[in-house]
Amino acid sequence: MPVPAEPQSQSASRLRRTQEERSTETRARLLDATIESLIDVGYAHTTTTAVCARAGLSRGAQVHHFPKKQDLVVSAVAHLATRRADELRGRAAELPAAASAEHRLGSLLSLAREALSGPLFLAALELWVASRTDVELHRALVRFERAAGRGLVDLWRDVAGPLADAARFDAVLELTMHLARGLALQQLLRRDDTARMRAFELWRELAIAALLHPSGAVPEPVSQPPEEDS
Amino acid sequence: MPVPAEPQSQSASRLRRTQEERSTETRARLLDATIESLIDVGYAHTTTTAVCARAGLSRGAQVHHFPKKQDLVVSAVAHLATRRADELRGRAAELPAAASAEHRLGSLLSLAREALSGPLFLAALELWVASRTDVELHRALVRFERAAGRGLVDLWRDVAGPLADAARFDAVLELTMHLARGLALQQLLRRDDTARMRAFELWRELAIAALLHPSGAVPEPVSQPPEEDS
DNA sequence: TTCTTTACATGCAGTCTTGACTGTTTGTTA
DNA sequence: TAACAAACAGTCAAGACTGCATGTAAAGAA
Repeated sequence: MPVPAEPQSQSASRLRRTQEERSTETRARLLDATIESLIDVGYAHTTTTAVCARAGLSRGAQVHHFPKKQDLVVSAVAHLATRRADELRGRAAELPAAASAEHRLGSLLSLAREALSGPLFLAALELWVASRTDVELHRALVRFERAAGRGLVDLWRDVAGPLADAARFDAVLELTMHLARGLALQQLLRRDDTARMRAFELWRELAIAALLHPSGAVPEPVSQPPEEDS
Repeated sequence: MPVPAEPQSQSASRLRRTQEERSTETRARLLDATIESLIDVGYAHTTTTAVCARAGLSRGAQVHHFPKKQDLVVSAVAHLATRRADELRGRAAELPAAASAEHRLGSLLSLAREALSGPLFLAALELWVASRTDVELHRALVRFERAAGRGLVDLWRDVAGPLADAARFDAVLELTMHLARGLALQQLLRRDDTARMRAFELWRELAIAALLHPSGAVPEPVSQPPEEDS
């Protein structure tokens, strides 16, 4: 039998890890490398070979855990959702206990904006665009993005506390998220942030005014006849 | 004399086209096919072979006019900018002469939103994302996108007429464009437009209020101390 | 220990895409 | 009509990426 030596009981067994430990760590390294690759070179240039090299593993390890490239990418979607949620929670925890309602709302708005910027947004953007021509990836993204959206709303309501009872609170938050995505998208072409930050400051003014002084100028809360299709 | 028929003045032969005519038509077909391909299958799956097939031409024709794939794509950027501008001007021309300032502003806001939606936006989005890892493409995009942005602002001011004198007019327009991009981006994951349209209706209310009744609640026009980095 | 399973490594074949090369048709000029 | 240039067509080789198949080490069970 070609079984030369049994190294069953490793004397200097500091390297000894359980299978599950090895497995989870390898998977995490592969998924992190995948996201990193998405950020660095984009979805199109994210090859399994390059991901393995980035993770410091062989292609065999990748094939073992994620037989098809799809498996790797779809799993990376879930991983990415987790990391984005973690980052968001971390930032939310750092929020200072602001004094005025205005200030607190402003911080919350900025929080929503930050949650949709940064490298992790770029990774998600790559996946969104790629999912346009990949139904399986699209399915995975919709599933996790929906959960992430709900998480963001819940977290926001949590931090907002009684402020969340303001009329049109949800609607303003939704607008803020859409706006944040648009701002982040513009980042692709213009790295300079100053103009965008100024624009967002204006939005903070308008949004806070709309939330705290709803008697401003708009009588109807939400519904109205959509007389024009546009 | 050995000059039988001077093709200089083409009498009836419609098949007989000058070199320039053939050339420009072929180039246009290739560029249109490229954009169509960007919309249909995305940048990653846009191969020169597929573009040729789509245009009903051979690979030789493509190679002749655009030796490298980069040449084809970069030229498509300019072509796309032209087509987007044309579409925008067309829609602007259809705008009815609205009675009230509110209504007119609302139409203009919707116009800005529409200008950043639709298939041509998808093509541009594919290029933006791709340009993240392609400096030459990025350069071309920045050049044309800047021109397109200015064109959009000018057109909007044109249509707006005296309304353009309102305080924060430009800032609100800029916010609207950012928001429109964010809305269009969300389209990738959720096809259903109703929620987004409702959100945009709210924005129209807020924006019109901010433009026509600037005494709402915000004292400062633009500048203010950026006490928080966010 | 012995056996089995899981984790990982390496090499290879098939497919796809690009860029280059050669050949043919159409238009222009002399 | 002849000569030339531009437009267009078809083929091919090199490189890259994926998926698979085979081989080895580590961990757990009997």
